[in-house]
Amino acid sequence: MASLKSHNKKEQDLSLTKNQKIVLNLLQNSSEPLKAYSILDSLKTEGLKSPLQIYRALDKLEKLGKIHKIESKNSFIACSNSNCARNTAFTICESCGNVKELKNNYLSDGVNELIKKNKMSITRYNLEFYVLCKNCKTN
Amino acid sequence: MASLKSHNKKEQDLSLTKNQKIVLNLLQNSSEPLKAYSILDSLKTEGLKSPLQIYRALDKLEKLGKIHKIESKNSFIACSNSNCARNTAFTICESCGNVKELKNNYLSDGVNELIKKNKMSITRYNLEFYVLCKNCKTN
DNA sequence: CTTGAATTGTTATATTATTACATAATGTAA
DNA sequence: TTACATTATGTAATAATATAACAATTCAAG
Ligand SMILES: [Zn+2]
Ligand SMILES: [Zn+2]
Ligand SMILES: [Zn+2]
Ligand SMILES: [Zn+2]
Repeated sequence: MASLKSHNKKEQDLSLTKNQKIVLNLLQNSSEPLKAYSILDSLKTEGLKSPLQIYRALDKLEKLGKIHKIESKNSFIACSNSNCARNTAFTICESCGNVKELKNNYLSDGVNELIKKNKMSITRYNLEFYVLCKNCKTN
Repeated sequence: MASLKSHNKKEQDLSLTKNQKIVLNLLQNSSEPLKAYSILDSLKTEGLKSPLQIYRALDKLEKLGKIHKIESKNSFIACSNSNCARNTAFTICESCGNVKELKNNYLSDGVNELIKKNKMSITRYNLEFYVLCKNCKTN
């Protein structure tokens, strides 16, 4: 009989543990990046009560590419692409902190060219573009 | 008489305060990014003995564009360009952590194109390219 | 000189993240 | 199945990173 290992997106989600699912779910329903201790606060009711439970889930989810860490904000955001392959690009509003992940397929051609021209042999990249979002522009 | 404000590089350096000069000097002579508390340790002998003295100097130097923070490493590195105008790009070795700042004039054309294509109106950018450095490749 | 902005020194505290160790659940192969 | 390795959990303690608050000082602009 074939292996029971998961192969598609759905099954991969199912293979997440309880804690990982809870954390991922929270991030997917958040409109903004969340900090580890704010996640902890939100999930006290779900039985998660120590920082380590959060950090462990975050680590795993990040390795799976389901979430990304916004380093300059010590915050985490659910991946909004189907697959980033560890290559990420974000816009970050300098005024309100609003973060959006860029569609990597829009970028990849340009980035590849950039890499070629600079003769780099890279394993992955993370691009952070700082902006003034629409809201902050008008105000 | 004209303002006594500093206008060229040299005078700008001279306008740094004692603490700022000490911290900048340490970073400029370091072959790798340094963490705030490691800077503090190194500078105990110079009379800097509280974290705030370090963080304040780092903040100021960063605003002046003389150093940059590598967010994913909570570390600071002296700027190796003459002027980044807050636009930065680095290669970071995934194995040993070695960090190098890219010459931004090599990049800017490509980046500008990238930004145009994605119809972004940005205020600045920070690009992190992860690599395996020469040392780590051969070992 | 006087004013206001920037810098400093110091102590305390907040925020973010990991170590250490014991236990339980899960997957794999003989 | 048993045995073994791998992965995940729970919990407490602690490390590492960064900021708040407040008083005192320096220094240039007017
Ligand atoms: Zn993504
Ligand atoms: Zn905004
Ligand atoms: Zn620079
Ligand atoms: Zn290396």
